[in-house]
Amino acid sequence: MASAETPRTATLTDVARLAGVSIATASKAINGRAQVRAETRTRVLEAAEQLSFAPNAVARGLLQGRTGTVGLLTSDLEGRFSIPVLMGAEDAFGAGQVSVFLCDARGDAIREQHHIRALLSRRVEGLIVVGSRTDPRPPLTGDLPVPVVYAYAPSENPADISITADNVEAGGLAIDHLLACGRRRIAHVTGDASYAAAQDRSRGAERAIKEAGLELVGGRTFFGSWSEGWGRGVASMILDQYPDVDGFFCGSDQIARGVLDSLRESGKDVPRDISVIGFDNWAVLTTNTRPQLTSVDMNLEQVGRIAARRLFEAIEGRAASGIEELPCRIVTRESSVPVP
Amino acid sequence: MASAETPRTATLTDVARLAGVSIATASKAINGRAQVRAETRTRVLEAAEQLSFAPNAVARGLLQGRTGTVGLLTSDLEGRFSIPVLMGAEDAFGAGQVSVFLCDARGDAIREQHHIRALLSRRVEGLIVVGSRTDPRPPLTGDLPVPVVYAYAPSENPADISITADNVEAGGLAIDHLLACGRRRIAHVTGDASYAAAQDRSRGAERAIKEAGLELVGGRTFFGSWSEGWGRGVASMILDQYPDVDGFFCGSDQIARGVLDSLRESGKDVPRDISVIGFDNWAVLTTNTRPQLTSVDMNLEQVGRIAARRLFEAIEGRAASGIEELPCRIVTRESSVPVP
DNA sequence: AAACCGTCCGAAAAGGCTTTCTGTGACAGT
DNA sequence: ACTGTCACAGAAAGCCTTTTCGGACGGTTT
Repeated sequence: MASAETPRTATLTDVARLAGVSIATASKAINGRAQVRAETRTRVLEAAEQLSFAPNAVARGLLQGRTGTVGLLTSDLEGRFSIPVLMGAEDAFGAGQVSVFLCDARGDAIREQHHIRALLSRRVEGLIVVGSRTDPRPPLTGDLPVPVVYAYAPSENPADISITADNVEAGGLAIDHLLACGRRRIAHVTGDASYAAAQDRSRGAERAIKEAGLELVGGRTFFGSWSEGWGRGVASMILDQYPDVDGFFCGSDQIARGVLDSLRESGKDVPRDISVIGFDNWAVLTTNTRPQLTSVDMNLEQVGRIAARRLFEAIEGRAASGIEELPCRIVTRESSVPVP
Repeated sequence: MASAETPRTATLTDVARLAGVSIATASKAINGRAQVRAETRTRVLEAAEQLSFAPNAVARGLLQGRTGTVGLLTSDLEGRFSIPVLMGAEDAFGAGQVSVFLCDARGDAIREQHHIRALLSRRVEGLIVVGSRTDPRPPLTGDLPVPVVYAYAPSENPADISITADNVEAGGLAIDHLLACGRRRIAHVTGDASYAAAQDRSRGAERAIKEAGLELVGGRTFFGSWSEGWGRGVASMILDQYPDVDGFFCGSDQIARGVLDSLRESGKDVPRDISVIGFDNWAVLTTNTRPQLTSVDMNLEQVGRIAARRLFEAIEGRAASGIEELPCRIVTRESSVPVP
């Protein structure tokens, strides 16, 4: 404890003194400004190295009015959708000189307000708001002095910048994939009808099947809950009522897992008799089912990265507003391999 | 675009001018200092409100030398272990006036170094390093000017502050639970033997079973991989070789799910014939198995919260170093209900 | 009337850095 | 010898806030 006096972090003044120059020169030397003789520059850099000098970003931020920080506001950290988005954003920022303040509002508007106030007082240069559902959310209140980008959950205000996954198109992709596998009697089983994600995917599926001159088994989408149990139950019911079903498009991997279990127990062979495709491409589910599960991936990291990029552009004044819907992709596994 | 001139965020000077006082008085009024007349104070506060003034935390930080920020360094954001820890920490900080910089090093030491440098230049007051495995990790290099707390993955240096879950004790808890369910022929099936978590839990399990005057089925722990497939395979093997097995302690919920599937297919009744307990208490797995899965919960959010608290203490100079192992708890579900 | 007190307010410094502007000395050109 | 140019270094202002210290002012006490 009683070691030397506090090793206070070195300041530019210390470096300048050690190098025998003024702080102005030291600053210029360190930041690669032109008006410094090479010999002087190396002397300064050596001094900085010796003192393990790290420029005080706080002071610099104060001076330049640019802090190089942004706020990442999530409503549920545990949500498996917000994490990849957050990763993508962190990734995009991490490369540059931007640091990210993480705030979890826990789905509470008061808390969110509190965090925003704190972030603004820290002079973040922008905000990314990450939601956990694709349902549009109310925009942040009060006109903020910094740009805001909404990721995954778009803003209700179409004038805001929002980045999300194209669930309608994804529904079509899934159906097209099953059609490509030679399936004609396809059922669509999904989760809670109150979710925009469920509605959008259903809409896309309906459109795609109609374009193929077919219709969904049962003539409709089976809405239920996002659980394995629902998948099991509805699958056995459908198998019972429509024995000629040969394809399942499931609104989530959890549902798909339930469907797969049910099919196995009914003696159906996937993918020989029936093809199954899930949604979310959640590794713990897709790679542990028998057979492994084909699934739609929403490219959420990409959503995060694009959101970060759009935020940059907005900070620099090149703002393009509106909802941007990014394409999803299908990750093919055994559950939908075409069997001759 | 061509709206009014930039609505530059108001500064204290603006507030003071609007209220007709000096900036010193304005500052005192806003911060609740004593030497301001009540009438003056309200005048200032009204001005601040009108301009929606938010004190510049950057300037304040520069002046006071305390930024009110900490760095949260994680090695894998997607890891399901680091997220809850991170949540707990964010939670503990969020309550106060501390903001959190999130950095993901992607398991790369160079990147980690880069982030640390950036964080230090932003003058964070402390760091929490969150790992994704319980194996001790090399401590951060270079003696940092701020305190560091390691969460989940402890530091190799016992002089550092580390918070993690007590996996040895947890192994004992799991065995004790199965014993309490009346089981005597218990098998321990776990993941990769190179993981400290696997070794620790195994050690605790061996000790507990020995204290009960029994031994594990097969006389040893079955190490393998953290997958359902391994669980399925090893379970059927054990059932074959040791038909009297009546309890499974699984090193992860994934393994447990495989074990459960295998037992069902072998016609065994869980929990009547055999009790099963998993590890991690991962909702997607525990609540979707048939029957639902009893599991050990590592209280990771608590780990995060304690880590945050310890960091605070260290920042304030009250540092208690060493590895702190927090207790786990058992969450009982149907898979281990004692059946008379 | 002088000394004193309490209350309230403002001037100014400080914190670390960047940037602009000014200054200095060396050198070439006239 | 004088002016102009160039390369380099330093002084100082400014960013926004907090805090200390002193000043102004009205009123009370000796």
